[in-house]
Amino acid sequence: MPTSTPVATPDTEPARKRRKEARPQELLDAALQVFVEKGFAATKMEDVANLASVSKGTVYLYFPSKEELLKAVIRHNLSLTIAQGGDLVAQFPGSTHELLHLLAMTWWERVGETQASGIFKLIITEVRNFPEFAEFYAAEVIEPGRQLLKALLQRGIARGEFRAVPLDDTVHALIFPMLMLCLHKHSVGACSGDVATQDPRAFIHNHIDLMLHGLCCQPGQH
Amino acid sequence: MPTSTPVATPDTEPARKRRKEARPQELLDAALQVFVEKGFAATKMEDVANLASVSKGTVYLYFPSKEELLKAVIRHNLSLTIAQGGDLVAQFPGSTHELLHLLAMTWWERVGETQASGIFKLIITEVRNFPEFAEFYAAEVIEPGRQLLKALLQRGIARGEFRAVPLDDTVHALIFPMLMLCLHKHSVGACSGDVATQDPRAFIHNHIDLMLHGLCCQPGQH
Amino acid sequence: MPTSTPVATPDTEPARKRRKEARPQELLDAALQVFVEKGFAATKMEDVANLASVSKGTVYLYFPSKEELLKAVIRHNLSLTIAQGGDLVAQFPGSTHELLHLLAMTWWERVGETQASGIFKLIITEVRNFPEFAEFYAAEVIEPGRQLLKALLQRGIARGEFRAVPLDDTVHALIFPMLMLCLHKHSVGACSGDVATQDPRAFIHNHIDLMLHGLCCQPGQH
Amino acid sequence: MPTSTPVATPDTEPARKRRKEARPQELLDAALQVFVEKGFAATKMEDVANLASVSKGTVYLYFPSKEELLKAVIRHNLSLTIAQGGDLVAQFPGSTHELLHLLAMTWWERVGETQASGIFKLIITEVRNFPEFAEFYAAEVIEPGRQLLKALLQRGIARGEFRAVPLDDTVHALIFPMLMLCLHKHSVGACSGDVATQDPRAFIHNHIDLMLHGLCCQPGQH
DNA sequence: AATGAATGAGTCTTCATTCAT
DNA sequence: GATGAATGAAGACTCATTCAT
Repeated sequence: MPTSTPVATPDTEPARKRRKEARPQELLDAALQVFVEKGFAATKMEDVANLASVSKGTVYLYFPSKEELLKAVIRHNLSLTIAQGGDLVAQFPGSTHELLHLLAMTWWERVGETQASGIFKLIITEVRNFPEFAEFYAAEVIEPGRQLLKALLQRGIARGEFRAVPLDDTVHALIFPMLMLCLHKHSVGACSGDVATQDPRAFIHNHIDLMLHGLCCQPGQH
Repeated sequence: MPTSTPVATPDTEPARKRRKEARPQELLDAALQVFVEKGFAATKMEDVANLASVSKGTVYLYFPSKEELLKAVIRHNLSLTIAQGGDLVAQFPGSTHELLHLLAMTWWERVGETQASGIFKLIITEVRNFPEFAEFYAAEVIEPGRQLLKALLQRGIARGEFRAVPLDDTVHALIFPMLMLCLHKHSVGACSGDVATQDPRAFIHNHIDLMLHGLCCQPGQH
Repeated sequence: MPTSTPVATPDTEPARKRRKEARPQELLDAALQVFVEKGFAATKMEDVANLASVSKGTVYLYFPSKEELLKAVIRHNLSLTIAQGGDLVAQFPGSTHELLHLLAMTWWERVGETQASGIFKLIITEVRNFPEFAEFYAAEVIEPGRQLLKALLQRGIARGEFRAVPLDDTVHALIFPMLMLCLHKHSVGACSGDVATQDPRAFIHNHIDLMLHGLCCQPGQH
Repeated sequence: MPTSTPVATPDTEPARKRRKEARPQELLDAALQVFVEKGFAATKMEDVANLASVSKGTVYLYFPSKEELLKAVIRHNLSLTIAQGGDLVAQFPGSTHELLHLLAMTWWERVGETQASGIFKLIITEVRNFPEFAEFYAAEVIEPGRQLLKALLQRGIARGEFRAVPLDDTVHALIFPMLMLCLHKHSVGACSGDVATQDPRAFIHNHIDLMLHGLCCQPGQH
């Protein structure tokens, strides 16, 4: 039923088989949701199993332990993110101004608005208990992301669009508010009526705009 | 008060007594540290007890449960934060430009550089398991902080120093990178060699500077 | 039977069929090996299945449970042992001296040197969890074996070859070292470099020799 | 109540404390019994706890895992055995003949007739699952025991009491029947009415006697 | 007030067994 | 008959909490 088979075979492939192939994905999705909602420690394997509509034991057919399940969840969702990151940039024709807006908005759509946004909370919460992750995350996510934005800033500076700002710090100043939006969404934002912002897309647009033009009135500043 | 003062004070009251009065504070400090380091679930009451150099049972003389201990830790540290918030502003004579820099730097010194910076990680991580806090935190910390910065922005706009930017979103764009700095410090930053920034004060200065002047080359500026 | 014979035999019956008939035997062999190696509890049905190159489910087509599999393994291997026991004795022409040596060596070749030697460890280990076997084993193995050796001793005494030693205890003194050799082989001997003896056949020869002539220097002997 | 305190203090030492000191021993005794009875795998920590009249968790206050509990049980009971082994020999004045009888009987009294006799079954059963034990057991028990008996045989040979038999094999021929007696006692012997021997001490006496004098009629053998 | 031995509820994890294919 | 995905009962182990001292 999932992928429609061409024509001839009227769905003869065993349902069991199709299930087996879909299971890891189903389990990872369920796990992401429960992990993000409750945190690693408070997540019971049975919770994940139930959400994926399988029994406790079945989870262990695909992931050897709760820890490995978490790792898989993070790896799975991060790999996507990274891949998507590189896609967009590189051959953008227009102004760096436009590129920055586009990049931010795309990131928000593909990460911030999906369940993947919960990963950051997980990372914040669990890195210290999974030291191997610190390394992994630093190498696979932080560093590539940083390089991406540095390249973008350098492009702007080279083209005379941007001031010669300190690269690393500016990269963080750019990305941090967007990460906080994700964190807020899965913590305070999920509980109290408090919303960090009425309209995240508008927030991001404004953030990028501020980063580009600043608060000060243009003429005769300072 | 902890280290015994030389002679003057008629320090006849038994060390035990002084100890007893200091206990709750000592326990809260120890708990903050362990909670921040390991997360709520991974924190053993014994860890806290050991760090405070008391026995497991003693913790229960002061806090009825692990949950209450966490609540006390958060409440205790939040009160500090709140108190510190209001102090500085209101009657600042100089430019809003200067005020913003001063405010940011002061906050960093009093929060970011102290153990209190760990409280944000705790909140992010645990609000969903202690929903009562969401409300409390929103009302006691987020809202006052937001008002403070909004007032500051309005001051700048009124004085013709700032553009008429959207207030709420700009407030968040201002504060979020600084919160992320705190979170980073207690998560990724505590594990991998990765540092968000070489020099947090410089980062903050740069961040505020960016918020004020933006990335774009503005003819005649600077 | 497993490897297909060339041409002659009208081997039209499907390989499947031949397989099917060999299965129980193959499974019992695999099970004996794994049970002896790991013990009953540590043996996974999957291990047995894998060793017999079938799937987990297949084992259950032949044996209804792990317990029944163990019972079958013991029963199967015991029957062999018993049958082999009676064969040799009865009409031996020579001296009881020679007969004892011959009997011991034959037993070692047919039991000690084969997989059957592992059955003793299984019995020792598991009888208390399968009490029904105690009876079975006592009646079918211990008692016949005991009778055999008692008859042998009586033959020796009657012929004036042996002293009038206590029959039962001597029977045990004769057989116990050989059983220990089997047990050792499948326990300590299988792990550490420790070997009970460099040369089991020489050990047995020496053991029988000791049983016949003793340690003491007997003037005029040998 | 256990050790009577001298005079003055009328049992003021806290019962709790005394308990703590007695616990490991109590637990080891309980564990030995249950392990021997059911085997390692079939033993539940709760069984051990119940037999020692404590809760599940208490066992873990003293032994970090079931495996370590087994190791401790074996180590504890073996150390005694070894120590006792060395005690007896060395300065025996009489004939090697007498010494051998005495040694065998003492061993039987101190090991064979106590719960410690169950250890051998445990070892046989579990060495392959605890490879580290093979080494330990070989070094701490097998080797010292072997040396002890070799020394005894050499003494007999040197004094002209014994024939020049092969040492290693003879050592095993001496000890194996006694080990089998222990194994039998805790396996078949504990289930069926079957007894290896009516009177173990008589069996051992006979065994040693056979080892010394053999089956053959003294004069004009072969 | 302080201690730390003891408890036992709660989870992860394993694996014998089942059954749809 | 054969398969192997799925199940869920069972047991090791942890740790918040209690309470006798």
